[in-house]
Amino acid sequence: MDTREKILDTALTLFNKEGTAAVSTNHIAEAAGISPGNLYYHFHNKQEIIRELFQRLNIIWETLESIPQDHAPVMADLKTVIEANYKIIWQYRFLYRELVALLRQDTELRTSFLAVRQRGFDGFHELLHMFSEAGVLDLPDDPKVVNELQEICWLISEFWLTNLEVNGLKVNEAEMQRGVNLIFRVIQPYLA
Amino acid sequence: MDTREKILDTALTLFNKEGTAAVSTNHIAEAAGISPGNLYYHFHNKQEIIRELFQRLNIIWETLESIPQDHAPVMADLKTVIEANYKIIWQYRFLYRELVALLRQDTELRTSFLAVRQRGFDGFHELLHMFSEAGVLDLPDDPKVVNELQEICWLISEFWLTNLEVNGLKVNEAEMQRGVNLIFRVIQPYLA
DNA sequence: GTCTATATAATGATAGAC
DNA sequence: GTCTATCATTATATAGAC
Repeated sequence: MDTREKILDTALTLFNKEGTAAVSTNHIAEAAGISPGNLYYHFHNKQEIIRELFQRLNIIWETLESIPQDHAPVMADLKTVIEANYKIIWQYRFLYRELVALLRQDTELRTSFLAVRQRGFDGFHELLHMFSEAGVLDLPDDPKVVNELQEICWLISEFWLTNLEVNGLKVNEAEMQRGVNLIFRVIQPYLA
Repeated sequence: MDTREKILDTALTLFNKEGTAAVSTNHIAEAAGISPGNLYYHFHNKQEIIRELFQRLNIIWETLESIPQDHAPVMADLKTVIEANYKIIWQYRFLYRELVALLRQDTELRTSFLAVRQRGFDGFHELLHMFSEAGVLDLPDDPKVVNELQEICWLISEFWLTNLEVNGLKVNEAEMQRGVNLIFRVIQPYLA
């Protein structure tokens, strides 16, 4: 495998396991089976590795955005979307656990992350309105209320896994399903 | 002021501003206007400072628990409780931003934090049922559904401020109010 | 590209004087 | 209780050989 990719994969695994603060470039190099000098040949510093992992995540989100919908939306689609979201977040969980600190360290990264995130948020907004038009959802007329519901759903999707970890619960399919249920619970009163 | 307290106050300010990883014991000592050696006279290490700050927070939560209710609950009471919650969390925001990492580092701390948190969660459950008995809320019969609603409210209260910080928004009264509104939005469909 | 060796700086932590 | 001085350790980062 490409050494650069091996470093990134190893770093991701270690960051997810122990957090960015506890993992040094030496740790990453050792776990990747290369020398510290070699790591610095491929990356200028730890921050650059983190930035690259964010970039990977951004690409995943952007890929997800562009999947075309070939049928009228049904509730099962929403479930699929939410599950996919949880899985991606779980893959890059260290980023979501440490979001405030990581975004503060790196303005460039912050800008691109928030831009992609905003597009995801807007996409979710569209999805809700597609459900509304398909007669599956009966959304309130007040756009402010719809926006609030959306913010709640977004908050759950972004922090549910962190919440599980705080509780010391093992993150598995069943717990992810509970996270899906929570989001459904939010919109359940507005089902047509 | 008591040096020990001064260290804790200074550490809290710095942790909130820059995160625990970026703040060393030397930084804390310098900002507190004392020598590094003096800091180590009062605390064995940085972890002990963090643990003590958690302990302070636990005491605040426990104090909040024991406030007696002298009248039948109305919605304004819920608002008051939620606002108080946000303010406390904001005061100790570094803990909530870094919860996963901090609880993992320290088993003892983890146990006591989760115990106090669980009591808060149970207290919220009671509060909901008091609203139900007072005829303000019309909760679903299914306890699983009630539990889900509660989990959603809890998630919002614990992560709303972090979410604001991720978005780069200034945390002020107006934004906290929006966080209160979100929780009200969750239970709004169940108002009697 | 990859390694070994090493420079530099920071951090956590202690000893001993006052 | 508080300071200064100091140390061991670790982390980041670079130089130069292969």
